[in-house]
Amino acid sequence: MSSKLFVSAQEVAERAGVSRSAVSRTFTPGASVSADTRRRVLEAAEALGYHVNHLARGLMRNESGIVCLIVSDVATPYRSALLRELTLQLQNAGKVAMLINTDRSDGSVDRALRQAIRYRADASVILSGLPDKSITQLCLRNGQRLVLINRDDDQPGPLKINLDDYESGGRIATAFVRAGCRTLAFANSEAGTPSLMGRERGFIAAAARLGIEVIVERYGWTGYEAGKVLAQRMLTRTERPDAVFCATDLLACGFMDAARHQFGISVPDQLCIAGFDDIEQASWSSYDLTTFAQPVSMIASHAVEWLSKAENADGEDHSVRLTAELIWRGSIRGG
Amino acid sequence: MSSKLFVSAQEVAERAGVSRSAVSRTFTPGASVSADTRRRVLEAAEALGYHVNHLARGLMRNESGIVCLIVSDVATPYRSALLRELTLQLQNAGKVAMLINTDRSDGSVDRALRQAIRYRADASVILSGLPDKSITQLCLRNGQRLVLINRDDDQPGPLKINLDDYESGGRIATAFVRAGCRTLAFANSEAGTPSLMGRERGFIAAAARLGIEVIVERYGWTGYEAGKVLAQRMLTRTERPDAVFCATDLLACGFMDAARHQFGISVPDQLCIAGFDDIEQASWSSYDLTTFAQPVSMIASHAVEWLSKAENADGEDHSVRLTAELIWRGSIRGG
DNA sequence: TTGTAAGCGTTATCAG
DNA sequence: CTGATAACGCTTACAA
Repeated sequence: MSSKLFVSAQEVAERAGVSRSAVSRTFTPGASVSADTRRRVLEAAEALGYHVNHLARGLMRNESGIVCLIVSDVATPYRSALLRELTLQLQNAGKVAMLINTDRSDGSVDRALRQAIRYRADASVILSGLPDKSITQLCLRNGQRLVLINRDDDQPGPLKINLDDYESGGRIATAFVRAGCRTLAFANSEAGTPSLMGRERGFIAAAARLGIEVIVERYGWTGYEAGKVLAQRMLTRTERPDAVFCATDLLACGFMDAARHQFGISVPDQLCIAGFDDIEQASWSSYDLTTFAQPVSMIASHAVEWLSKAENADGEDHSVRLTAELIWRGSIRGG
Repeated sequence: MSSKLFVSAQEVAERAGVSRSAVSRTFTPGASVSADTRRRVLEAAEALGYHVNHLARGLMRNESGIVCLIVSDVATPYRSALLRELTLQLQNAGKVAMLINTDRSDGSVDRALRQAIRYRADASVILSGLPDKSITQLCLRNGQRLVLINRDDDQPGPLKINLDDYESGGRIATAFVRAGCRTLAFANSEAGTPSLMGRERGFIAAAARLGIEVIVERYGWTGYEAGKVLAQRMLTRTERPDAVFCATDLLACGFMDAARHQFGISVPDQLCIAGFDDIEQASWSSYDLTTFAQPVSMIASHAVEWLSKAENADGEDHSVRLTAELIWRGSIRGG
């Protein structure tokens, strides 16, 4: 491995018979180099297999081109879809994504942000958890941009991208009632994140306005298995719900499977179900789930665009609110 | 953003009343610093919010700590599961993952590797596509390690991790026959990757040994929708198969959904189905799919362990062959 | 347009 | 154990 190290601008310069600055300029967009030197440099670089060292460049420019994505549950359909969109759009913007997985162990978001600082990331995008205030301040103070996706936080400085979770909850409640449902339920996990709780509160509030009290149950981690358990709990009640809004599609899939296969309930005839996220499986014909689509592509583009802006007026509050689109499928009667 | 830049070792040194080398040593595991200086340095660092600049460190040490993960179809269940495992294990090994998405546009694996070189990544792990020979050589020549997962390649140098796809195909063929199936089919995509083709060939060969000719169909991209189309094609044949091995679980889910919902076929009574990957959905009760589990965790640990080794004997051929575990579920009769 | 030289924040070497 | 000093590979005034 020691053998031959990476090719440096120096070597390229020598082979091309120019100064090292000429080489540097050749690879700096918008620098002044004569067509002739440029050609010779590129030739030499190609021959030698030279590639600009972004570590060194970042050191000088004080801008690494790195953006940290801080994520947990990467293997989850919604998260991986967002991740896909973010990496793609970052790359198109000439940046590169550093992925930090915060699964297991607590306080790991803080650790992740420390890592981001060490690599002098230009920015960090937080998809999971919430960092400590002090470390957030540290990032901002060092000129690192911060984007929070679907995490509620009152600190000024970071860009906050959120959905209209509360309103969505309301829309689905009215949809249920319009479909003739009378006993509404909300199935949630115990995660208690602002997005999940927003959906819950919006749903309950809208139902209340229609004079209906909602059965609420919360259990475990926000996944398929929890959905099954929630179904077992809710469908064995004496007053069985005829409509359930699950806080996420994964919960909804689990709920629906349990309802059908363990209770022999027919969806949507006996039970209407809705979810949130519009993960790929929601469109699979076994589920055909009515759900809210998170505008992943818009989320990503808002984030990337903001990160690419030259200046961000300090102290201002940056916050974007996007609306989730209701996707009508067959899990609610009479759609 | 210009305001106050990042804190440097210099500033920490001044505040602690020591030399900058002392600071450096404090943050270098296994360097000799007195307990007293160490304490003073750490105090100053904490107060100032100092974090070692890994860009600069990488420059000096000629070792960035960065490992590039080159992936397409990140949002796919199997890929995201592998990604999750890789990032987690890399982090445990003190490395950090740089994610490069090679969706859309061809030759993008080469571009990704160039990016890896620019950031002086210590290694690249390739999960999708196959790089050009010349660029592979460039990486290796520069001391960058390379890991190829499930891609067949004869170039010496990279670590190659593969599964026993061919044998798995054989195992499932015998399982089908043992379950009483007589008309076997193989549903594949048009991707034509070595893994997919290996499963196909192994399945066909084993069936041939049992005196059975396999119906083979290939269509589209390796996903759910292709599975549906394949089902439409195969289940409208005059001689309808009573067992189908799908090259991946996504294909299998699509196939099964089409079989049940469009053709009213009962699985496994009228049709046995098997898949490959053991994605999470395979265990969902709507599918309950018999499949082969990719040992993602072992794949990741092999990769990370090899990357962490100090020396790799040059020129030797490094290749690991893992076996996929057959997970028996309800989509094959009499399991 | 070009080259020279200074400096980015580290770590490694080498006296003390 | 500690502190100077020299790299590392690059960019960027500044001068030519």
